Amino acid sequence: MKPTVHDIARSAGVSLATVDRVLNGRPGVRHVTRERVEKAISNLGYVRDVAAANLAKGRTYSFVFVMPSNDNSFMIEIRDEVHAAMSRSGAERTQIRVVDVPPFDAQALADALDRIAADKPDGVAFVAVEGAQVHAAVARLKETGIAVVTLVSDLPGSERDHFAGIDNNAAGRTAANLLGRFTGGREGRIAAIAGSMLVRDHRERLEGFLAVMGESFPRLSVLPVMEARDDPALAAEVVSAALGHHPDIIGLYSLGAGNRGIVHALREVSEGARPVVVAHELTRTTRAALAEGLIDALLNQDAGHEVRSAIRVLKGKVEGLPVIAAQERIRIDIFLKDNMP
Amino acid sequence: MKPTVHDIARSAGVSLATVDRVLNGRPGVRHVTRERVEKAISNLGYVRDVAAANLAKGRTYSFVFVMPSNDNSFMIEIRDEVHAAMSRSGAERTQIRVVDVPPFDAQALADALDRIAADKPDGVAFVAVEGAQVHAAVARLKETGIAVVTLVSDLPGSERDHFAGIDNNAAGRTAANLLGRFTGGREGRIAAIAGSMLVRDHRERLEGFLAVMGESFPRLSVLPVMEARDDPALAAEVVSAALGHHPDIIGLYSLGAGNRGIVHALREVSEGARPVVVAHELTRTTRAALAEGLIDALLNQDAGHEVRSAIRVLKGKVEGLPVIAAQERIRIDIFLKDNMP
DNA sequence: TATTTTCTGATTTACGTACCTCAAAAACTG
DNA sequence: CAGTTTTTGAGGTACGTAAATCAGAAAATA
Repeated sequence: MKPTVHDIARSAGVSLATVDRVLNGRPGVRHVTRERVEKAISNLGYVRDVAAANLAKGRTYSFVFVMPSNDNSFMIEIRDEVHAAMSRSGAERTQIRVVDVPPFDAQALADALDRIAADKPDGVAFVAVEGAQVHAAVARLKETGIAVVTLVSDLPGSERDHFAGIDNNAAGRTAANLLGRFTGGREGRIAAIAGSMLVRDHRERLEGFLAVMGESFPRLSVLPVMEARDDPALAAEVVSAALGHHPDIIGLYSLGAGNRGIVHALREVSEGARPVVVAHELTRTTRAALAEGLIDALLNQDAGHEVRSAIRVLKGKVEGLPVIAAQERIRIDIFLKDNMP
Repeated sequence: MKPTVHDIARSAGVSLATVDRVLNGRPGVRHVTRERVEKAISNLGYVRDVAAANLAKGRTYSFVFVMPSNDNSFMIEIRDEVHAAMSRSGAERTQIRVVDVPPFDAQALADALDRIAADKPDGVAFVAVEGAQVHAAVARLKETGIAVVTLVSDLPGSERDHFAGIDNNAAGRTAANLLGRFTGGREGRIAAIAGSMLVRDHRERLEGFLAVMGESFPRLSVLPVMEARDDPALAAEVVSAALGHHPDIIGLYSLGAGNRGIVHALREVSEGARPVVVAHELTRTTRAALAEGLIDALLNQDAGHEVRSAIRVLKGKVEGLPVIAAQERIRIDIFLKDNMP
């Protein structure tokens, strides 16, 4: 039978109240007594019944998710997952609020964070945009005792507690590896298209990509990165122009969003002349393109995992628990048309 | 505030006892009253507090995991995950027992299942071996009212409730796709090495592999599959022999275990002459080989996910809940050296 | 020694649900 | 209509923990 607090009290020869004081770090227990209780705990292998504890506490955690009002599929998916979490919030004793901010706008983000800090929620998750203002706002949040997690795009060097997202440098390296191998020994040019070099995740992907391209595939030369602000229409235009200009493009890495436009542009190219394409995020568009053969490989980060991980970490931080790195690592999924979920 | 049973009772104008009778399907409620209560439940959006319910029930689920006494890394990992689940079992109100059976032995497996049935656990998970005896044993388990889940290797056509594992046909297809593309337009032979064609998962992988090879890569000819019973020593021998015999082998698909031996054999080959290699399962050996470049891509099924999914499904079955397919789908992970976790 | 301070014990209530009993009311039966 | 059966109500206990109160014991201080 699983030991309970009563068993510990009996085993340590103290009262229930004292056990409670030790377990919950309340004051008023002599050092020797505390040790006696702790020994009983480890002897009996007691573990707190979290369900019962939460039931007794009745406390709910209030979290705020700050989301850029982007309309690309991936951000929509993230929002959906946050909303799914909100609907589960009753069962998990969390209360989640979503705050919208304009995308790629450091000042607006910092302002939003400051406004949120005034409400004193237990935790905040946000998609980082780089900027000194944001760093400062994060510092203020932490000062107020609020747990802070970055989501999808990180803000290294800031005082955030955790980053819930993938290793974007590794993603770029993986993309390069796939593209290099899929082009099968041929020589030619590689085009890379990003949303914006102002966003850290895109920059890191490109860095990783270029590194592996340089190291392992000298036969391929990468054109200067194109930026299309994750806008499908702009992306279509840019890609079409590039393909028209350089008939020797044999590979394309789409490291941002706006794949709808890119797919559109690729469809115009005759089948034999189509480059090998690696893109990010499994969405309706990219899934169809993968099945059709317009995209050759997809790198994906699981939005659901990221959101749930962020919530788990926030909760843990509020309770003063350490982050279990292995559990919170978000994987880079690779999808070919054969292993699409 | 989250509604409770009290709120429902008040809203429906009935007593707590009646609400309880409706919620737990107990008899003795008139049809009209039952409907009134159900309406109140949906009106208020009541959801049972599972934690509190479990606390009150105090029931624990008893599950048995039947594992082949294989010593390959993947099976060891599965066992480790089962043990990890056992150590968590207190918190999750499950009691898990592990039963060992000799590998690849349908009769022994069937006997073990029959012995287990006598104990009347709530659920059983096992790694299937094909055979009429096993089908019959599963039927007997189900007759006794025991939930049954197959793990890693399935037993289609049997009365098992669920399969916790990957789509092995898709895995084979994915391997073929990778191998085809990584060999980059060259012509040559492809070797495939399996554990045993008696195990369904290996057979399905091979089927998928051959299908895509035939469809998409006619320039590659696949040699007859070699079987090495997941034994490293035997695998090393077989692979060495094949490579010696056919200098035009440019690709190798290791679809079973025993990769330690295969890696050993590959190391003997001069770097330029090494085939492209796709293997299964991320273990210490394969991870090192991937980093070193001896293996080019790894397909992986997450042992932890599989075990946890099996337990979740067993629990659900005992409680009469449906399986949420999307949640229980085990993904085929692809790892290149750049996205290893 | 007297007094204060610090520690500890005993006990209680609450969380939301399950499950039980007993009595009373309502609905049927003939 | 009386008698029987079915349905409902009222109330309690339990699960394991949190959190509080208050009294009493022990230790430290004056």
